[in-house]
Amino acid sequence: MSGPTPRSPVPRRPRRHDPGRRDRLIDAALTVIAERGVAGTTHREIARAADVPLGSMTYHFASLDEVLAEAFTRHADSVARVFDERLSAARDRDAAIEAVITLVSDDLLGARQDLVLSVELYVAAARNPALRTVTQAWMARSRQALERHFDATTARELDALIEGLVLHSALSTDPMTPEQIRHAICRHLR
Amino acid sequence: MSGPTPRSPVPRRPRRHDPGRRDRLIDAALTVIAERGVAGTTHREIARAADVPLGSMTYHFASLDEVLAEAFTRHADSVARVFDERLSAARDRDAAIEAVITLVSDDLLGARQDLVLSVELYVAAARNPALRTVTQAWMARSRQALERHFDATTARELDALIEGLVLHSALSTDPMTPEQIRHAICRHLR
DNA sequence: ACACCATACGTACAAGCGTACACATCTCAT
DNA sequence: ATGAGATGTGTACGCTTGTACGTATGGTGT
Repeated sequence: MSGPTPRSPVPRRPRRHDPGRRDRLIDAALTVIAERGVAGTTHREIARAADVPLGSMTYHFASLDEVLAEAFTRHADSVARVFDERLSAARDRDAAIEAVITLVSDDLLGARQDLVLSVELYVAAARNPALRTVTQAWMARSRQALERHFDATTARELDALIEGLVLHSALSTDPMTPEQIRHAICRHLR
Repeated sequence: MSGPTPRSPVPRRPRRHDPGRRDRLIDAALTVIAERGVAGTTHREIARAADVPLGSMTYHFASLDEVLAEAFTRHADSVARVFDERLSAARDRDAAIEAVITLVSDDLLGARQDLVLSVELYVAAARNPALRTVTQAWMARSRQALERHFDATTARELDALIEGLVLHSALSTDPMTPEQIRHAICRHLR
């Protein structure tokens, strides 16, 4: 019997009021970037990941570039914050060295998603001026954190070494072990 | 009558027989990747850069992925060859160190295009298995070249350091000077 | 209670994409 | 010289994309 349909036959999207949706969209964007790369990141893909309609994207963001910029800013901030915390907690140079080793071994190499995000940001920044600003602010901040314990030259070299170790490990078939990371860093600072 | 048109009224593309076109297309692809990034690399863009009709792309390559793979293979080969040459010419460890410094300062940081291409390859490889093979072969080859003069551990660390220095310099507002490069490398090998 | 308006939604559209394919033209073994 | 096969060309098609926009809805100040 074609009785009265007590529930709508096609389950219409129920949620209307959704404060903080913009934030969720930025998070969803980061997920999509990590999974599909910047090239595979589209309005539709982000909307799907956040389970919101397509129209919601154009309401909250003026363009796709704006989404990317906000997403990468959030990513850079969160990585930089960990950097700051770990290093400002170190009381002396030796503790700082340990902090750096932990940082690379656990925080950077451990979080596969963050790692991919960083490399994606690097190349996106090469083409997009807005993102280059984000990258440079991030680099400046991490270098500054290192300069709490090391002189400027050492800080810069260490920053580059870390970058190389992380990237190298990320793409290699056999990632470097924590012991190898420790060896490389201690050798440079010795 | 519509008299005999001695020359085609619209200046048709004149060149037909063009051996080696495939090679030129791969070179054009590298140019486009360097200028617009992998994301901005399309059949049409490559064809335009090489000044050939669109149809030529599908004749010479089965897919766009095939073009990318061939292009990156060529790029990796040419960089690796320079690596090999420079290092095999070095007679002792000191000469090898000088070779590495020259390599980074001049060959890698000097050629802005190659540098961008390398980073593009890194992220493309993160997503495309065929390209990951290319990257890994390249890394293995450069590490092997370093192992002519340094032990395995040092070679790997040096490889990572180089990667970091290059990437860091590429994205920074103030690129590292040759003296700074020399300092960083010598410090690690000291 | 009620009107306002920020927010949410669905859909449409032009542009650009990869690819396919029929047809034109050239080279070369015979 | 000539036919066959390799190579080159132009165009069309189906699809996805970013973005725009008219309409619906519900929280909030009054």
